[in-house]
Amino acid sequence: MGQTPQKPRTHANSRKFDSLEQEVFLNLWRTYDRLKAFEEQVFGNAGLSAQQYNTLRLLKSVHPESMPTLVLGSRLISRAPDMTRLLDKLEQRGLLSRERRPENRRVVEVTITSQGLALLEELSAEVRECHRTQLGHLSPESLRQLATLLKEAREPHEDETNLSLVDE
Amino acid sequence: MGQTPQKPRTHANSRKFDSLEQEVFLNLWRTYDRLKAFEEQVFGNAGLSAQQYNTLRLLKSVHPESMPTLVLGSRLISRAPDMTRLLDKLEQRGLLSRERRPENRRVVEVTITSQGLALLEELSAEVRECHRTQLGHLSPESLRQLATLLKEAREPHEDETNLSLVDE
DNA sequence: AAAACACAGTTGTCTTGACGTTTATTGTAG
DNA sequence: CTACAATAAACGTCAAGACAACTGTGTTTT
Repeated sequence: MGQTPQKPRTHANSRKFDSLEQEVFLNLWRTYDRLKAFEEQVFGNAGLSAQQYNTLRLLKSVHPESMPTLVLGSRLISRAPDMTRLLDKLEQRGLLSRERRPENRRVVEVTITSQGLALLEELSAEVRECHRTQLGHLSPESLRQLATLLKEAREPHEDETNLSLVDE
Repeated sequence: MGQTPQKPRTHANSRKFDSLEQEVFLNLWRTYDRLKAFEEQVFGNAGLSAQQYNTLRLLKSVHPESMPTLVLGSRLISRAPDMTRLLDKLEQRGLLSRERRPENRRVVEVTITSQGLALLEELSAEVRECHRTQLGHLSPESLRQLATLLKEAREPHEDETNLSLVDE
């Protein structure tokens, strides 16, 4: 494999990274890891994972309509190969309900319950505060720029069926 | 259980996000998740996790010196509360060696072996290619900007003992 | 209508991550 | 010197994530 001639690596351009792309990815990973910790604390108090919270958030966005399990899974922020068991737990707590569609019994429709909505409502202030703690120190301009760059970064790898984070 | 009337969602201003900060965080999460998939494929072929790879990468950076287990854990990109078992697996494969420091037998010093170095060497082209696939479509200017913004985003939450991603 | 195929979820299993609790070792106070 | 506290690592346990195989349901083919 031919090594594309990189810019001569000056010493200022630290020896820690093999490439600029690697530096960006590791920064992405690190930043995600740091910021995630705040969310985990908020959701942990309510006995939810971030993934569970976002499931509820998504269901709320279509309420009072329902959503098939697979669609739900594909629209989540992070991949979720384990929708069934995630939904099991939320259903056991009465936060959502599942029902097989009569005319096509393969499909399980998921709906958020009033208890689920109430939990989201209960958490909303704390969640907002959490996001402010995470990123409130950046200016709105920086935030918009960051959001834009992040979208551009993943754009070629985005599955076109997922539109949950696309601007309208 | 009466349906509590929700705020009338103006369709024009269809708010998917509760705040700009939330939008940025969800974009960060999503982008990380998408890009991570590429790394996982590369490392999966070699039977490594991303965390294991970065452990080896860090050990290489201090080679031929060694590093205590706790220091190693604190310098990893992502938090690693389970260093012992992670190192167990790498040691079993002969990629690193551990030895208790004689004058303080509580401390376990970890050193990368020649086999570990060889594995990194073997993977290096593939890893570089992986990062290019992830982010190669962005201009160097965008990449630098992104790296800078990511650093700013986590800066207030960075534990000052960890300097592994700080520019020199 | 039976067989073959595609689809939507579900279940099994293994690996990681998270988090608290021990064990071994060293340092320090009485 | 013994008792006590600290430190570094290891271990137990349980919940999540990753993958693969399986079940039940609907559609298409012949």
